[in-house]
Amino acid sequence: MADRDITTGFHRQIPFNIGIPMLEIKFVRQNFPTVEAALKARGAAVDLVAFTRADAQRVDILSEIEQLRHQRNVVSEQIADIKRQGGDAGTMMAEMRTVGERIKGLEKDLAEQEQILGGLLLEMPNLPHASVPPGLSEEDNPVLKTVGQPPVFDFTPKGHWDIGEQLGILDFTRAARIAGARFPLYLGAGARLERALINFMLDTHTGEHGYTEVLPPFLVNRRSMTNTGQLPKFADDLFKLENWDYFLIPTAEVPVTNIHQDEILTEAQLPIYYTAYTPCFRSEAGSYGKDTRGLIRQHQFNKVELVKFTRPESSYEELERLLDNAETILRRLGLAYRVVTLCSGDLGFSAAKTYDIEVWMPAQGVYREISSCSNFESFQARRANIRFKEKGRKGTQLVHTLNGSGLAVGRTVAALLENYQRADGTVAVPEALRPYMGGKDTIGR
RNA sequence: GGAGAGAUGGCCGAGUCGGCUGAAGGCGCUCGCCUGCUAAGCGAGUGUGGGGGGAAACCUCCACCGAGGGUUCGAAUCCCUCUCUCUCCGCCA
Repeated sequence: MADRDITTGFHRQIPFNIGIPMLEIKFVRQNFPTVEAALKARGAAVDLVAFTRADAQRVDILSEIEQLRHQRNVVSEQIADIKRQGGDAGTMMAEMRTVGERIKGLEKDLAEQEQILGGLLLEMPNLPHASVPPGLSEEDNPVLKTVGQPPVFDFTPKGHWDIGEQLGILDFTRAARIAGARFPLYLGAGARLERALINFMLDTHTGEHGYTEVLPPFLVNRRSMTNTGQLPKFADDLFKLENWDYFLIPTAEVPVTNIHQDEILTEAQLPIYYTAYTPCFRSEAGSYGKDTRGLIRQHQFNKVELVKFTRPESSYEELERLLDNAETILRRLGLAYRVVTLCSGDLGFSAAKTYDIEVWMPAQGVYREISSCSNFESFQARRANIRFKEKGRKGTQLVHTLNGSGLAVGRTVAALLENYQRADGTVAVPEALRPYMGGKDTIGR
């Protein structure tokens, strides 16, 4: 396979520079009060004093370096002239030698300040959009709308884990033997159902919603994880390969958003819509004892993701549309759901605004998250360096990135099993899915 | 795994013994001209980031020729390390 350094046991450490997030520095410097207030609203502790100090020092050092470099450039030119005419430039060369050393020293100082700044900036969460409701936790997320009627049963509805195991289409015991807790094993009609849903979702998004299907790598490097915001702060939530600087993707958002890393798009290309099916891998660190049964919280699950790259002015409009694209799947499957707006305190690190779609789960009698649709505005684009150029306008602008699950497939299976269960233990297949299930209208024994 | 070749601007492609090369030339693109349409033709312009000046057009400085480091007064050009790409052989889904 790949190169391997036996001495360190280290496979291909992929070097990368996240670069000096200049835009980020400028943005924070210029919007200091806003940033300060927004971070407080989020409950994020960021050392803005250290930021200001490092920023000021950086600017000082940089201007001195540039001055010296200019001097060196000019004098070097003169030396060239003198030498061409056969003269002696010994003194000038000696002089420039010390200038060169001084520059080298300053460059070291500069790198130090930039390291400090970079570290702080990478740990700074996105600022919530003005429309985000204030709040501290999940409890404070307002319900935006409720769609569909939860089904009424004339028997006590069972949990999807019981239904699935009784039908022989889910087997958590064997999955645990193969891998461990929180891994799924689908069998027969269960495996078929999972695949049917993936195809149904992809077909709907590509055929009706204008998305381009992509199938990205399931392992990504550190830079990609950093760009979308999983790193550096949330390394504990990720699975990382031993001896390789690769991570298993926790969502297709990571590889798909990074498709255009370091690119300058043209305005004509925007908006770009991608949809991707991928498995997702999450360590679920710190969730011991939560959702231990069933498909709700797994180390590995499938998801169909929606990702958009848009112009800044239209990103919120696009968010509404993306949300509707995800909702469409639930409506077609005839599942009851509601949409909540995440409050400032519950917002993810990279998001400026997020809607969660929650599907009705009869066994527990609660709505459970099945999709999360977010606008990241320019946050990820800044880190990933994704810009676009507008005709007749100088320079470049950052795109806005958005994404949402459309939907989490494992949770959709769970919802279908519970919502369409019958007293005899069989499960009805919703109309929309039948073509993908070989015409089957029932999952039975 | 073995052997070799390469990485330059939106693309193709040149860079001499290290010195006005941010980078020839071509293509593309933009604006203007011309032609009763189209094609062709002519002229000008056309990288990114950052700093300074200016109302603006624009001017000016610094950096960037895969990445990082080194040599030097001076590096796209020399040296080292890494990454990636391509070709051939082997192996493999």
